[in-house]
Amino acid sequence: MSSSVFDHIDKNVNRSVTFLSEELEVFHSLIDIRKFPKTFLLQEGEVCNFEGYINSGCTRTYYIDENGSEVILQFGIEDWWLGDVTSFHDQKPSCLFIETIEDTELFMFSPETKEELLFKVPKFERVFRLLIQRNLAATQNRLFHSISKPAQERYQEFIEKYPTIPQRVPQHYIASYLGISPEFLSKIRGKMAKGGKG
Amino acid sequence: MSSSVFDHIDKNVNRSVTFLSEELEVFHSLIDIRKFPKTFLLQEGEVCNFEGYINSGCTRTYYIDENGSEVILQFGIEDWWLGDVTSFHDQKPSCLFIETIEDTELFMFSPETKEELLFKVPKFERVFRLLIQRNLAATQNRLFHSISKPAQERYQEFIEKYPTIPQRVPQHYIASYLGISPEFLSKIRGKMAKGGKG
DNA sequence: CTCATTTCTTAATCTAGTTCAATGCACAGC
DNA sequence: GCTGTGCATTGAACTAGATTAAGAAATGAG
Repeated sequence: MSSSVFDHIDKNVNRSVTFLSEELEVFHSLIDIRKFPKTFLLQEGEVCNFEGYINSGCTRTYYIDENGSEVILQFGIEDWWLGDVTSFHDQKPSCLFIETIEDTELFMFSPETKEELLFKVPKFERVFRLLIQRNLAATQNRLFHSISKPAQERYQEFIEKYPTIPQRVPQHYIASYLGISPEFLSKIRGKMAKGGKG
Repeated sequence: MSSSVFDHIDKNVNRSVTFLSEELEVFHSLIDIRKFPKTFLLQEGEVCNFEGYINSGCTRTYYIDENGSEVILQFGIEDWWLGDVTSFHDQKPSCLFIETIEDTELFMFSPETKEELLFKVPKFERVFRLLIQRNLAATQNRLFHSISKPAQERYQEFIEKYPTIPQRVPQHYIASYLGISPEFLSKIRGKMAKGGKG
């Protein structure tokens, strides 16, 4: 069992389904490894032609609302999956931007290589279904919280859940993710720092 | 091609994948048709042991937050799918309530019958994946809007998108769905009625 | 080092939305 | 026919959070 570039992604997919080593070999053979500097991986209007696993780096996914301001949908860090599921599968133009915030290494699938993978190793159907399912559960959760909880609680939950992200992205990105103004987030932080977290 | 109770659900699943009539027969044979009066289909703490297609009727799915107030996650009407995907698949206790608001007829699958369906007609993998995908897209959309749009716009979009629901459920359910207080929704409606919709 | 750009903070003013309380309304039970 | 109960409306007082504008602090390029 020597270590390989695929160790992390193997562990990731093995969480839900157990694969034979020859199945993993097919998997590896179809992966397109690519490194990106700070750049756009997807822009509004383009069709998303990849689903990718973040092996290292950091990304943000956002869209621009009718007032022209950015709304951040999600961050991506190591061991997360990335892409616009809908655009990818329906091959329709996306309304999202996906941008790398750091140098980022991705393990990418195109619609074709994904199809090939599912054909050759149908067990991956389950992996991808579970990915979407977890994504759905997380999104629902965030929706409930954004409807029913005040900004300070949402911020506290955010830093508990993703403790590494605040050190890696500008604070106003987090404000956007939480759906509040950067000024207000700053106030919340000030209050928390003074009040000993309360 | 005589008409059957399954006409609507057949059309629903045929949207994304085309099935042979013998495949649909397997599908039909595994469906559990059940009628419910006003009742709970799922309560917090229970494991969700069904995924169901609403053939007729109306439901609401909600959870109760730490202040003890209900937050409505979604409504269900004819031709929609229902269930707690996460609880169903992981067989873990749900934190949701699912309640019928009207007499409701469901076409239900248990984990076992769903498994059997997927085994006998693997094409249904795709159907269910697309269902989750659409659910995810809708939830994401709602999240963006709830973050970036004022309540009045959200309400207007709601009645455009689901014109039949306001006639079927009490108004304060809609307020809860939109994440606002019932009083404020009432004010919005008052304003819209006066201002000729603006 | 210096200048420019972006990020963060602080404070004043303003607004969308909440909470509380009172009132009206409809429909069910008897 | 009343009478209770849940639902919608309305208004007054309040608050979370937005907006604007300014200054401080950090980052980065030449």
